[in-house]
Amino acid sequence: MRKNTVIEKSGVTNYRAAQDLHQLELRKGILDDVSDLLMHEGTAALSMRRIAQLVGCSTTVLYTMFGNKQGLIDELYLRGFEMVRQTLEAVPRSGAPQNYIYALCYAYRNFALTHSTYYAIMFLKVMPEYTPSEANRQLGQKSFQLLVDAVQDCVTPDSITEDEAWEIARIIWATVHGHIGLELAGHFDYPGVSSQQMLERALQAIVEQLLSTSNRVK
Amino acid sequence: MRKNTVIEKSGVTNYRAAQDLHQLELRKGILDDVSDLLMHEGTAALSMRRIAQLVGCSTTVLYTMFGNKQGLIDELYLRGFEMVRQTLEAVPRSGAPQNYIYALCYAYRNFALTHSTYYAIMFLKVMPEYTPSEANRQLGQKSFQLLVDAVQDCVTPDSITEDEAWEIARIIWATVHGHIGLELAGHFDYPGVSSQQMLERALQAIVEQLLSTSNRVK
DNA sequence: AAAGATGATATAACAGTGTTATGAGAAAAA
DNA sequence: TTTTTCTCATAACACTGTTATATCATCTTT
Repeated sequence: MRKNTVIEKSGVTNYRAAQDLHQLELRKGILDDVSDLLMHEGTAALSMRRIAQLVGCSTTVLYTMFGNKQGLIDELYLRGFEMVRQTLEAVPRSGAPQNYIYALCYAYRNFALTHSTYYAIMFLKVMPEYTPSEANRQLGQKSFQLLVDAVQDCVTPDSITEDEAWEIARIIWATVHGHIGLELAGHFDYPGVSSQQMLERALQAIVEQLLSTSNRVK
Repeated sequence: MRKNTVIEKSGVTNYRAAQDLHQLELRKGILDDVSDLLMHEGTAALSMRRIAQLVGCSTTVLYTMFGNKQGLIDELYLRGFEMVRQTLEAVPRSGAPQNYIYALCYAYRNFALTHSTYYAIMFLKVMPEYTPSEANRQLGQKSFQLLVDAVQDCVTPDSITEDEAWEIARIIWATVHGHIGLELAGHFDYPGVSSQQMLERALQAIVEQLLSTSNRVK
């Protein structure tokens, strides 16, 4: 951190600000490189020395920029949730509101399967002693706002509070997450019904039961 | 592995067998120690040197006994599933068959929460480059036979094949697993409905929809 | 029984990890 | 200019999994 100087500065071109901006760009560039490394070579490739070599600097720079490895993984954690958010946002909103929920879930599953290394950082504890901060976890949850909205669109307006919608959304999330987890762990690799089909059955059951208006107590 | 000697032996007290038995006991003792270490200090404590020091031998012994660290983790993996099996077996079979399914699931969740380090080895990738062998995964699946039986007991006899029962059991498993995963990751830590209650809602939906006879197409 | 082969095991090394102390060089302030 | 401050590469420390070496006891063979 750059210490504040006693002498006041009021020029139009703020040198410090420009330098800090450059720092931000640099930080973003480094994270892009790390992200590529993660997606192409997996979590095992994410060593501080390897990253330093990749971006062409010493490990010291990384430690001054990110504190420690956890600080760096934290950024990937947030990036992962941001990617989830964008993934969900890209899902077209068409047809019945329930179908939109299904589409969101399938998009989420697709993200998890194609970016499994990211998913592993976010939900599997691939970095043994990394635990995201409470703040970052809450930030991550926001990625599911679209799902919450979709839940609310499924019922008659204002028939449930946002907290209740969040609760249902979390149940749906947990269902998808569970299927993905067992699928990634190889427990769904057997001849017969595909993982996708099993998820469909589960989701239909959950959504039917929790969101069909006939089943809702007013 | 002990090479077979050319000379035949046919004594009553088989020396080799006794020695191998002793080896097996030793192996079991070591695994008991490792298991304790895992439960009391977590996965991070499971280093070969630490284990060697704990049992009072050199690391070489561990490598000749288990091949490598993966071989040792493999044993813990299997132990974990065996613990799951015993946990499910301890659940009293009373009341409606659906309630028995619920009880199995809650017992499973309870196992995951109380033995979270074991659960992490089995389902989270806490050991980055450890992946259980296909054989061990299939062995692990057997721990859920009781759940499959419970599913079959819920429907009219022989109305579903065992494959179909397995499919439904896996869906239930995935649901519970998903809830546990998000709960362990801290995503269910918020004021309001408890994780247990959310799981109850999800399970009721799943079981109602997939197992109620009225919904089943014959 | 003596000599040789075989097996088990402790020590120490190798290559890797996250992290940090050291020191050198550049930039800023005086 | 001199002095202070800051940046950063090098090298070290304490770990990790794994293995080559060497020692020692045991077993086999002569």
